[in-house]
Amino acid sequence: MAEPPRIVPPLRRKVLPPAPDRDGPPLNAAQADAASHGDTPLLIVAGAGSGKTRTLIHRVAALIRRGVPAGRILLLTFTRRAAQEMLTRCERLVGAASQQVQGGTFHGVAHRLLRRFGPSAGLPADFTILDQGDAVDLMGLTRSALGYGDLKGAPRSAPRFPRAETLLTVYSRHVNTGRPIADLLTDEWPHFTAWAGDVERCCADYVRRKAERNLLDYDDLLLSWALLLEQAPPIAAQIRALYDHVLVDEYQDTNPLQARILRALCPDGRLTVVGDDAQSIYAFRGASIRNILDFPTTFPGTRVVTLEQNYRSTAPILETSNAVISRSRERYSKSLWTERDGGEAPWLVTVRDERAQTEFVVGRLLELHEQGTPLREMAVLVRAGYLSADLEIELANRRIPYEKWGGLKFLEAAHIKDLLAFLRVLENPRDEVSWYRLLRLLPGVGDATARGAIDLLARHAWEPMSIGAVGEPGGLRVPAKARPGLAALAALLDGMRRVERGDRPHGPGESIRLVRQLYDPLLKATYDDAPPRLADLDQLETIAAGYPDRTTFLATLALEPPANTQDLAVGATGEDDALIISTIHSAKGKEWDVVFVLHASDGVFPMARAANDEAQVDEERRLLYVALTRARHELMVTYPLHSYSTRTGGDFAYSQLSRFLDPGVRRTMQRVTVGDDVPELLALPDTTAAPVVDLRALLRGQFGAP
DNA sequence: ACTAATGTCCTTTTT
DNA sequence: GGACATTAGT
Repeated sequence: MAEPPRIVPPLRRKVLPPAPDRDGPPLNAAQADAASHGDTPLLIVAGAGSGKTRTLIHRVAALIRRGVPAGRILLLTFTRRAAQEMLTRCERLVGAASQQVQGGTFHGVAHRLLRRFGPSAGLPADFTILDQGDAVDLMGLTRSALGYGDLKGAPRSAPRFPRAETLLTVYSRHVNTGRPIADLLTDEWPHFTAWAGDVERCCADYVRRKAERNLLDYDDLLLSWALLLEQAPPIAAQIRALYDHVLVDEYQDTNPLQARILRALCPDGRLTVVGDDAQSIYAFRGASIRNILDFPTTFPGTRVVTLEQNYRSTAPILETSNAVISRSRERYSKSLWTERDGGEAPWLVTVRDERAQTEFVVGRLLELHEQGTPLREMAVLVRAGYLSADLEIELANRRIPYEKWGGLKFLEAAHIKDLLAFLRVLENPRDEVSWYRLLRLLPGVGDATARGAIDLLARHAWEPMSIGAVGEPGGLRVPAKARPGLAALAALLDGMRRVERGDRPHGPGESIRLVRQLYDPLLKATYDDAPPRLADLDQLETIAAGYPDRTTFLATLALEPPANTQDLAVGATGEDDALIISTIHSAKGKEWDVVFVLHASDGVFPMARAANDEAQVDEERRLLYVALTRARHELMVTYPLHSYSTRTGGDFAYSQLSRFLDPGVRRTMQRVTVGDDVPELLALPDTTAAPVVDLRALLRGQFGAP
């Protein structure tokens, strides 16, 4: 309990232990071909475990050997984890020179470019970045300001206007794919089509608010990059001149907007992309397989290289994976093969319920650990972050260290967001989202007073003291209870701004310490579990102190948030050897000796909401494929017969085995049962075999309807 | 008029 | 458990 705060340094490149394939065997013919390719567009279609990242990095090395300066090579990926992995491995292979290789996520690179070129394109230098949650909050302000909140008089059963989160999803999809709002609604949210005009109105207002308040959301980073390239010729020329070669990993996860950026960035085609259509799992973010399929058309003269040999998994694991993905409707034709013989068939483990699943995983991993597999070489993969909750509790109880990837972030906790709102208002006084958040913290201040205060601020050049002047002519009319809070907030922020204009401004750590004098008492009053939250704030203060200035601190937090703290290992020595628990999305591109895949039931694979749409079901199938192909030697898929449903207040319900594990797939696996009361329930229904009769059709036709 | 408390429905994945 | 709507309370 009384652990010292864990220190997360400002995010730089992480130092990892040497990889097992440090130099590795020589590249195979196709890999070498790709690595040594010249200056024309190159598309590498690479299956799971076929060494695509390794090939990409060898290509970087080859370019450097050919005399391309490392600093003029740009490596791009879609996710932070992939970016870090790539840059780390690059460093390991090419040594110090690669330290200058440029790279990161599309969003991260866009941000760097905007800080540099934004001011000459009319973008104020003190903009702040909205993360997902902030953007939803802002959309919420729009939603109620336009009167879509309380539609009074509407019957309870009447369809409701889309929630703020949905509105933002629609808007984001529009930006990332370029498709009109109305079309998106028709295709994916048909129950909202009647409101197309209103949804567009919300999006327009949201865009206007961002501009007025000096705020950029994630999509704006990409969009601005594209616009600079397309519509600001002098700046575009400068940006293009920065890079000789651009290489993109996980290309199947990029969306049309990102493709647009690449087109404008590499008009001469010195571009390499690597991807695997079978691992495309980001359609929900607008990613499109078309990006890969159309690449040779977009970039005439493209050379296509296919990598089919798998170096990662044993033959049985590959056989199961191939069986799963072969049911896909649409894909690049390629089949993975391996020279690695031997190995056990993957386990399909039937357990009674989630508790039994946890017991099995813990028991098995301890067994393997004793046989010599380090914890770090084992991973537990889940469809969604919350699905590992039960396991995490047990691991904590048993003092087994683990590290969790994906799922809820440290930064998404309310108390962290509250604290950061103070800093953001200091950074960007027009930040309406943060103002609203701060004001609502104060006792006696609700929606109306907060909005009134923001109006007042807008009329007084965003001077904090203007909200302290309550009751005076032109001031704010507020409930008496709210006055002390408003005055205190105004005084604090005003004081801090004065100091900032002086010669010795506060560092980020110091700022947090000052802000907490006001915030800590509020926190203690609102939460009954204050101590762990206060500990989080301690840690945030420590992290902040490691940054040179507030601008860097806030931007880094928005784009590269540190791992969460509360869920980190509780083990005595921690860190060095820890089991990995990860969402499948965050596990992409990684591999482990031993992999557990949990909750292989329908409703999870595929997720219940995706089960009615064929395209979404396909994506869910690819997701399972990605999970299975992470394993090198041992793969265990668990399936709980009962699932615990919190929906109905804690009832148990029977669940079905995932439809993706059909009889053909199951033949490639070995069935394992745990516990004694399971066997008689083992007769899994064969849901894929053709039914003897179609009962539903018979029922439908009982009145002789056509 | 406004805030605070209560009730109801839906609950993914990442930047 | 969180977002949102509704009701109770000042």
